[in-house]
Amino acid sequence: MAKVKGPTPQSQDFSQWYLDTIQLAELADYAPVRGTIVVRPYGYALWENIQRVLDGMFKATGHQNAYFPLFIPMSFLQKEAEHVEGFSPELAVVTHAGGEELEEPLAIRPTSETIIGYMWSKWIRSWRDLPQLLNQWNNVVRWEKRTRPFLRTSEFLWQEGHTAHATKEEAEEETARMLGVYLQFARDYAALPVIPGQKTEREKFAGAVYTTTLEGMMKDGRALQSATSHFLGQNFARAFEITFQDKDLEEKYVWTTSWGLSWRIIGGIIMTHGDDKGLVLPPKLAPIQVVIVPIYKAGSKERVLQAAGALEAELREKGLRVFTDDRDQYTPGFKFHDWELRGVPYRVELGPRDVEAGTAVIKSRIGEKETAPLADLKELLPKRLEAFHDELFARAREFRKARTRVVDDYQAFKEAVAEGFALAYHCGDAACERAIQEETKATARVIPLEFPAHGVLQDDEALKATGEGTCIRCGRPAAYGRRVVFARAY
RNA sequence: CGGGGCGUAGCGCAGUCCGGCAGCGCGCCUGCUUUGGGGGCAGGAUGUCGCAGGUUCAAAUCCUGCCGCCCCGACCA
Repeated sequence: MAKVKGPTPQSQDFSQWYLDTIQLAELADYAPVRGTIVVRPYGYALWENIQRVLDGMFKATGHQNAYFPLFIPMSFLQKEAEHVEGFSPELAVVTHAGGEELEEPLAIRPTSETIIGYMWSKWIRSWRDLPQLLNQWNNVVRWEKRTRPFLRTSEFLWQEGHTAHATKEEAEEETARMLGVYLQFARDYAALPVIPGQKTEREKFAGAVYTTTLEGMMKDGRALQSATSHFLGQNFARAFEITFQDKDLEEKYVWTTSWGLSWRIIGGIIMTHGDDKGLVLPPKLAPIQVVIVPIYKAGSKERVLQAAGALEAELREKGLRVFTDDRDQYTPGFKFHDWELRGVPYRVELGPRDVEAGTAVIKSRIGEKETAPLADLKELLPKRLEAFHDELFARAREFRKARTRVVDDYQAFKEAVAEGFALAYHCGDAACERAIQEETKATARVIPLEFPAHGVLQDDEALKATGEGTCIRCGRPAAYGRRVVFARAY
């Protein structure tokens, strides 16, 4: 009897479970520089699938990809007051290059609003040059004090969209539209039931007029910001003199937006769906959707492998991502555990008895085994993967609902944020928000909002409710006209 | 950046108190045998004991300094 190998149980130490799972599933490994990680092939394949889906959605909404440089003159970052205050503490700066000290230090981009603003000020002359609808897939660097793989790393991969518009209305519409794109991605591809809405003043992006966000609940009840879309107003336009001559002959500042989603979403997928056996990957993003495990003895190896090969070809023809695990040095039992750890949604077991009978055993990562005719699998498995996705989403949403409490007194609030989300009225005062954080470790995560025109809807009635009340902590009249989601956050 | 803990084979650890042959489990390699839920037997390889200096006949072990990692806290658009 071999010792059981696998991640630390979630109930014992959720944080350790997360770290173990990433290592054991070979998603990533620690790199030599503090806070940096190597994304290993299996993890990168997951990221590539995320990129592929999102990139298609960006293009479908009229955006084009471009690439702006990694190095940004320090002076650029200082042009927008809130921006510099927000990002200075975590900047990495190049002071020497080519063996000499640089005249002006170069910041390694923490985000690209400034350099894109600078370029736009050169490119934009007329209303005919608008809108600018750009996106870039790149890396950014933020020197965080405390890091965690995927969730907060010194360097991370993401995409950052940047748009410039002639009118405020158009820019605000873009902000909502892209939040809608992220919500669709989260719901329909990552199976993440996230709460769309707006950040409070205290939590918004440094330099934004307002920030919209998607907040998810992890299996330990903590919140994870999964994507953001910012309305930047004319803040960066003024800082970088981005103006255009409008149809009415007036010279005007443009209105800009930015929006981003990082590989942090991988952390969200891990902590939303994973269990004590390891990863559970949503089928639409999983690098491998179906793994075929051939089972054979000396005399049956050839027959079984041939049947496995034929099945793999059939499933590939249906567009499924399939892998046949014919590694000779491992037993079937080992392979079962191995692919469960790696979160593959469906497994097909194919042994001599099955080949003989023209059947196979299929097993869902989150369900029971069943026997099905081999000939049916090419129709059956795509349906099962759809159902798998739906079940992942449904159970995550149920989990979130079960751990979300509507609270009206501070004691209940404290209990709620120890376990999950608290829906509470708040006065909107930043000092009061800070006090709540000091007293409970919870922060205002999101003011739930809907933008029906862009498909941004809540998936829970409790989050749609509007109303007036008094602040959960200080008792002053509540702001926002609705309850705010508070939680401990990553 | 403050408090605590830990650095010994790829991973997890024992050995450190009380100086005296570098060990265990897993993994890895070879062969045989196995294969329907983490197989078995036999043989084998792998060490800058975090780094530097000191004490000593002798240092993983004692002393000094440094570095790194983890946890808690502060910080974290």
